[in-house]
Amino acid sequence: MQAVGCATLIEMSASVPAQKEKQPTAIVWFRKDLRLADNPALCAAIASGAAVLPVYILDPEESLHWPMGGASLWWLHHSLAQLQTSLAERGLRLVLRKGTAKEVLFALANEVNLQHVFWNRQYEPECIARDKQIKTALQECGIAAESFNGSLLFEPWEIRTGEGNPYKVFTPYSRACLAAPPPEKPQPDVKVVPSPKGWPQSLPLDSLELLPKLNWADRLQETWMPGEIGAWKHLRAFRLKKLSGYPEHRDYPAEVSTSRLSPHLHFGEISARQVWNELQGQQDAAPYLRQILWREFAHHMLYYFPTTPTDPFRAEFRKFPWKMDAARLKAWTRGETGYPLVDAGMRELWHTGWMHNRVRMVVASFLVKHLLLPWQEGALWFWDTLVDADLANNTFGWQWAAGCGADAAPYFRIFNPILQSRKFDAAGEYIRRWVPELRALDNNAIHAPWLATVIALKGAGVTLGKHYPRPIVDHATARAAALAAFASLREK
DNA sequence: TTTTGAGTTGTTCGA
DNA sequence: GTCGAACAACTCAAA
Repeated sequence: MQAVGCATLIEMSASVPAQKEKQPTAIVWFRKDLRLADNPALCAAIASGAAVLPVYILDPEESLHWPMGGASLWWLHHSLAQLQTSLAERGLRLVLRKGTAKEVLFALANEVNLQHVFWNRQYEPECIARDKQIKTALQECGIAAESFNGSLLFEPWEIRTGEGNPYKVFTPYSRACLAAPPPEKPQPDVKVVPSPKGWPQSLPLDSLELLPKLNWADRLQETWMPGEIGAWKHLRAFRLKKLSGYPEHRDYPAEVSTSRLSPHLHFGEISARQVWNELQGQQDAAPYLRQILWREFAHHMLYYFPTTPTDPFRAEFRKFPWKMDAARLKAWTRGETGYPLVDAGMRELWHTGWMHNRVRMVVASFLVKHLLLPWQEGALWFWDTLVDADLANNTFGWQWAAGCGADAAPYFRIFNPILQSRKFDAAGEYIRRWVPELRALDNNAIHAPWLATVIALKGAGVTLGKHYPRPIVDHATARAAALAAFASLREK
């Protein structure tokens, strides 16, 4: 690795006498905040009076343990393209670079008269460590480095129990949020930004190679519109059409009744503050805003318990008798478990990079409790395939499903995939959409085709084991085994 | 320090 | 078909 730091910088500066006369410049280091409105780092850069240099760095070391999955990379490509367009409308460019963030920032410091670097914080443990190091290194070189809260309503350390400890239970956490001074109002879109006279070199977006080599992303393209504009379209449509019916409709995966803002929030194309501000005070907004607080809580947990992406929050779960089985895991990932609702969910995920929340719970419960596969395997698959893959949310969700997290599901809460299917997809609409080989089965048979009569199956053109798999586990047997496995934790 | 009430999302069984 | 209880015990948060 090339050594960079003050010595190099000073040396370079000395060899470039013109450096001092160059225009003072402030870098806005874009990360998970790919928007122009309500972007505190950008606002700070403008307020600094220096020329504003927007930079995005594709940093292979940003998350060595959690490199972005294919779906996230696809999203990132399009979100960056959108950001480039929005910046161009304001006479700005987005300088794209590849490399470790520290090296890139110091390289830029040699190309411009760098006075400030501004960014919005991330809360993944690896990012925190990296950013801290960079901040110190920059400051040692006399470059002002400042970070801001761009993605949360409340910083993880702002919400504490009466004792000053982090919360471990959601309900008191959410109460504390609602009792705290309300989040600041979002800042308006920026229209006029002082731009540099000259621009440092930028890599072309395509050269970052974020798009998949094989063209599997058509379905993503049809489903999503990455970027700030798409985010606001979703939010406005949700507010106008879905918000008031949200509590009654949110559990039905065939409907478009949830906000689908998760990937936009993850990439910071819209901020939680903006969502909060837009919906607060609306009729019946509370149940949805509560979901935003779950996101806050997941970040709170990740911040205070940084090993939870890989280790169970409840230590006793280290000895849980998981049964690793590659064939079963593969069946689950491909949506070939023989349980139509589970398979529909897994296929929705594969095709669109997203899965309805209700179904996420069902497939997660199925992986962990019916198949007894380690929750980390499920988390990894989600990480690779979700466009909203987010370390805090993903970790929290899987620990919850596995029962090893804070405030987790009790051990006996084992979703019955057939019952959930009958309850939340009674008309089989969701299943027919994603498991078309079962399309012709009637509304009763479609939830559990192995229980259908021979005649019904024949009439629908379905041969089990040929067109659609038989269930890979029997529900009652698997449930009993899961209860026994959980009981074994208590015995020792 | 001790006590108390509560804790996202469910299922099954028996009356 | 509907309804309530049982399914564990523990930890958390606050009084």
